[in-house]
Amino acid sequence: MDDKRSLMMNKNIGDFENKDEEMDLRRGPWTVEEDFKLINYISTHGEGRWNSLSRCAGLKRTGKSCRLRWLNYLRPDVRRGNITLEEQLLILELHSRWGNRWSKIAQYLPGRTDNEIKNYWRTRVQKHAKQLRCDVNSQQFKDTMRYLWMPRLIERIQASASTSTGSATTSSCVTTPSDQFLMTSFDDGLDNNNNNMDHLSFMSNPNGYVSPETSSVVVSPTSGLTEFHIGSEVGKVENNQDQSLVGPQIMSPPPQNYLDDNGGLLSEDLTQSYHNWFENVNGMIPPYSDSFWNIGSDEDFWLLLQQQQQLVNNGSSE
DNA sequence: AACGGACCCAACCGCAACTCG
DNA sequence: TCGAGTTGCGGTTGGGTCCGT
Repeated sequence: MDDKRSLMMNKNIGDFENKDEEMDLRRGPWTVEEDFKLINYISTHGEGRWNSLSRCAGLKRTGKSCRLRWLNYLRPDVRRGNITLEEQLLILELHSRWGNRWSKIAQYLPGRTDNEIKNYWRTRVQKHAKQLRCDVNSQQFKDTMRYLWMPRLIERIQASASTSTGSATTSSCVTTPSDQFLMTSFDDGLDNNNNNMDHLSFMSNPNGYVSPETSSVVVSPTSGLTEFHIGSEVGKVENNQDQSLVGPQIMSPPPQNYLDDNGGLLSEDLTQSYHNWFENVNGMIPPYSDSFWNIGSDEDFWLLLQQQQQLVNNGSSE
């Protein structure tokens, strides 16, 4: 433990930690023995009243620490492991509505803790904002989320669902409680007349420029295209040729050569191209506000940069 | 193999809200 | 109504691990 952290802890005079010295409270990582004590106590006495629980269980921890350990780690229904695509989609949609209200968002992801969701946001999403050299709260980044990464994520969900069912035309990605929430919340934009399409539609912020009544995102498993519906307008792009309907940005099938020769990151020039493209596109995007869309993975991020470079190239050659 | 930077996530903090005597 | 104790939330930190050089 470094000096700074020690200092912070020693000057901790709020709450109940001012008795740390005399009570010899432990801090830092939990031991297996401590975990057992906590689990055993809660299994027989239940949770709650964390300060007395800590004392009665023989733990030299604050009540806060016990509560945190139980809720974020030891609780039997805590889900561990990677955040699924559907969960990512849900997190980003809910964040667009509620902002950093992690506990509220966590309520819709069974087994996921607010801490985990918060960590996901800060490590994954903010990382990509940094790579784009823009603020995570900036309009530019929000629009990137909305028009580029979110549709890509939907495509990936669609693709994985198709793979898992073995059918490209009857697939559905609705398999989890999270998905059910998505569908029940956002299915107002379903196009029930088109049996060849699977649909996911999304609401946006309370200011609402994209609403269930006016918009939807449609992924066709047969064509591989992603369509965006806002009002009566439909944007669809094939081979990146149509840039006239950028209102919702349009995605194309991914190129196969988006990685460099080393399978690594693309060049600084390409990143700059993306910035240039975005400046061009920004003029055509309505001043939508705080809705966030997702990043599927680093691979997706650089894939999108490549795609946008193609858009820029196509646009400049016309 | 060694090193250093980047990343992940458990655990901490302060503060506000809530509960209860 | 008030105040002490408790709980819950969002922001932050830093140790451990991973990965590239």
